[in-house]
Amino acid sequence: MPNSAIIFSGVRTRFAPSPTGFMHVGNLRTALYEYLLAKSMGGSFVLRIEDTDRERLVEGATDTIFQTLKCAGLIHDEGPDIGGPCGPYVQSERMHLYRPYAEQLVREGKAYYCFCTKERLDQLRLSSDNPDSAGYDRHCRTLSDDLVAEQLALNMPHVIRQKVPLEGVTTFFDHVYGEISVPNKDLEDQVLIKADGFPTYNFANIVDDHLMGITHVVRGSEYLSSTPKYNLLYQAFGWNIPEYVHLPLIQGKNPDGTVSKLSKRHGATGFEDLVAEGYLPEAIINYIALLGWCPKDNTQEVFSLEELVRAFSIDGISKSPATFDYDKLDWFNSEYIRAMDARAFYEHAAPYYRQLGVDEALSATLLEVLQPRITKFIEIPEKISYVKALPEYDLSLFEHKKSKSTIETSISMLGKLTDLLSDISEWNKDSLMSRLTALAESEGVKNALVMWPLRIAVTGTLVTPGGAVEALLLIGQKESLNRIEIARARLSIFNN
RNA sequence: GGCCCGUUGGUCAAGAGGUUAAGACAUCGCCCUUUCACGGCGAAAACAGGAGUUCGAUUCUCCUACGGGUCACCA
Repeated sequence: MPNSAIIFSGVRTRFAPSPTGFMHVGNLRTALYEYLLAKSMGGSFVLRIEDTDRERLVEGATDTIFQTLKCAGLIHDEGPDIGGPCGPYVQSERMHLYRPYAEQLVREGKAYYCFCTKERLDQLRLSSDNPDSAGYDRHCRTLSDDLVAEQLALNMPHVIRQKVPLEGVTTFFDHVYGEISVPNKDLEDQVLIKADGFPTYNFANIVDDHLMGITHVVRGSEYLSSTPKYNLLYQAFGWNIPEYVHLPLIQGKNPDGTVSKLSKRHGATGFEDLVAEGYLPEAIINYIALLGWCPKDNTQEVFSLEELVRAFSIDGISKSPATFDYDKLDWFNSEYIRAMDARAFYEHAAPYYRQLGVDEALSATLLEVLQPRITKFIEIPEKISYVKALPEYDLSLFEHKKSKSTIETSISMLGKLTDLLSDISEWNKDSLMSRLTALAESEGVKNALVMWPLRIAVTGTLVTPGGAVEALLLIGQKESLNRIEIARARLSIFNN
């Protein structure tokens, strides 16, 4: 018999993903809460890979799990890559452990061998009154010992099933949902060991949680309905039942206004996809932390991971499902961007404008103009594309009600600006600003009447980050004058 | 369909028998202003419905409706 569980002190949580693809934000949030729960109570966070489904294995998926956790800052204390006292931490490497436990249950009459074929089971489902609700009919539950021995001796393919009590009620306590009771007659004799010899998730899960000393099982609420079966298993072994913390689902908003479980059609739902779309890992973590959990002092919204650890408590977790809101994520992302110091912002932003071929010397202006205005860094190229090339634009852009700018005033102002700007020797913010405001003053008009046509002529863009002065700075004197000439030439059709 | 869970503004949510039912995002308006954004101020917007219990229910109980989850040799 394998060793029994090592005795640990303190809280131990585990993140147990299966390597079947990318990291869904729902899974990430589960990992986050497991991390927060453990760390907030000075405990350990364990990573375990559940790869018992050989058919759904995806190459590289385990690396994605490692990278995502690292990138999100959820550092585990034990896991496949760093080891620990309960290794190995990959279920396929613990294969030898599970069957003896299952056989122990068989010997004790709490589980049994089942030789039913896939075909029989399919047939069972089809012939049932209600194909959707048919469970296993417990055909092999009462096979004689002799018959079982005979089948086994013949090497007949088989599984091991849990023998669920036919009567009674199983009750468990969940820290989020409270006490939940289910009649045992509604529980199926689930498979523990599959025909390929691998344990099912249902079985490996409880064996490993026990052996690894997991004190708090945190998982999505979709496991709520199978929890009674797990408890029956713990009881069958005489093991302690862990604390349960089931999490509300994360839903997505459908185009028709309804909601359903968050999936690809709602937009990016993988951590990597969100990062690729321009969301900062810290912002994603901050946002999903608040999806289904609320701090005691709920005046604060922006939390670092350390702050989350300090603020976290189980009773702040809500029962009702939350809808993923990209607008709110956007807001968090901009908050994180605005809070960056100059160096960090530069490091994130520079690659985007360099890729546009914009001169490094313009960084100062660019940074100042961009930081308060972007929600994601990937927006940078489209926001400043006018710097590299004057876009085609409609002359109607020169008309702007709020600035009182019209075609006529534009023609007039641009004429004056040509002279004024050719004349400037120091092409910097202060001198440009003072010369332009001086012009407005001498003309007896508002600054906007000068700035509007200038900005349009120089950028050809209705909305730009920063104003006319910044645009002039970014484009340079020569090209600015060139663009003003282009505008004047085009506007000349309105003369006469 | 059986079983389980849920339901406070468009979204995230606080509130746990007596409150003008917080706050944030989004929306709209105003201010600031060189367009936009930032910032400031403000507006609109909610206890799913019905029975109880109670002097009083958003808060407790039950029912209904709606939403979700689950019923695999997937996790």
